[in-house]
Amino acid sequence: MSLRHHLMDGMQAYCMEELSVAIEKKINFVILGLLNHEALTGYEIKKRIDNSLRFFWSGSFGSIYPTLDVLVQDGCVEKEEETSGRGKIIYSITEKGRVLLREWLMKPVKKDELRYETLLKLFFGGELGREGILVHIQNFEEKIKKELLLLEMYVQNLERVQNEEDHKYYLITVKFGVETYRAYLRWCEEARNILLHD
Amino acid sequence: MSLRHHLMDGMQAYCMEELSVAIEKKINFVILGLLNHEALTGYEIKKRIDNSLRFFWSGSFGSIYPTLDVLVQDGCVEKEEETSGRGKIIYSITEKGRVLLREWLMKPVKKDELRYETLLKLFFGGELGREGILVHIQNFEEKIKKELLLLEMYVQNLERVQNEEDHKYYLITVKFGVETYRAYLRWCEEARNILLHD
DNA sequence: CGTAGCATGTAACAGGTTACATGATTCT
DNA sequence: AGAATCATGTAACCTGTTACATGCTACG
Repeated sequence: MSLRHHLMDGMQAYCMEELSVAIEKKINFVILGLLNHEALTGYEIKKRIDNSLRFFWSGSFGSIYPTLDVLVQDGCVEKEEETSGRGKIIYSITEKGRVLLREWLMKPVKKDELRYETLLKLFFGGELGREGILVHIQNFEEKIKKELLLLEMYVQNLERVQNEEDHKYYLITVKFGVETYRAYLRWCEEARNILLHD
Repeated sequence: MSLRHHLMDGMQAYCMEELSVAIEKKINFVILGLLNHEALTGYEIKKRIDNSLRFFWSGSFGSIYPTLDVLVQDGCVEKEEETSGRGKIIYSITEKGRVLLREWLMKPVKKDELRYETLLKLFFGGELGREGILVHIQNFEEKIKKELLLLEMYVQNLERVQNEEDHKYYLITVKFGVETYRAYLRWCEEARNILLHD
């Protein structure tokens, strides 16, 4: 298994232990990364993903809850069941989990992937014709404009509240979104020009 | 099954037939789209994906060959086995396939997805520290610079050879890549500034 | 008092990829 | 002759998502 192999070349402190955490599953590190900042319930993890990571990552309950179980089994995460109230389960990261997270962070990035159905449809646009393609561009533009507003709000918040330790890291990822979305909007204009005139 | 349902609201000409083509599998339409332009072998389809679509899509032999079989069974694609030579199998689109492709092209886009491991690592950068993060940005920058060179070559070729029917559609997708990659490079500078000064 | 949101979980499926096996042909 | 590329295919795996089931709690 590649699990062991990966552990060998980094995790000295724990390299003899068995881990059922599949090292390649990014959802592991998404969870560890979020818990590294603060203790959270599974539900809250989902919300963090949908809010803070939405621009470049996604994740569903169907992967979050089972992964939390595995992480607990491996001692990377601890659970604390609330006795009072609704009995929600609050997860927090352990030292072992932090080591695993750090190991992953140090490794080179394996894959950055963009899968835009919109571009696929545009590429095959000859069969659809100009009008249809313009509609796709329109829809794309509207979606991006909405998202861009959100991102610009995030930037404003981050530039006001600079007390956070991780402030700069959040800021650069949000700025990435802002820059690329602005480029998308410029491209929408350009694409329309190419299709209409020229 | 959602197959039938989807067929109902569009493919009048064939709506009574059974299709094993899973309507949601994008690989179906990637193949149909490519074959709509020219007859190809499975191997050549893979090459087209890796060259022309690489910026916004990917696909492996493990999905291409089985999908071709299904498309043939459903009459969306015809195969012709070369008797002489290596005996390669050349696939071409049928009228039915073209209808299916057009149907899909007309539907609104379901999902445009960006999954950048780089951004995930940057977001959790507090645990790694500035130096490590700068390395990730550096790697990202180098990869993008290489890709951008390729894309700019494509643009030049497309702007010279304007005879192609689908020329404009290819051009706008390539320009999308160029615009966003240039935005990425500007962001790399910005991100470094935020991390170093400020 | 009903409904929106909080909260946890699972089974079935989807939509691929990876790694391997096999062999022909072209290039040097 | 050997390597690179052309060419086809498959079985096992991976990494999720979707859809459902369940129930609590805060709010108007």
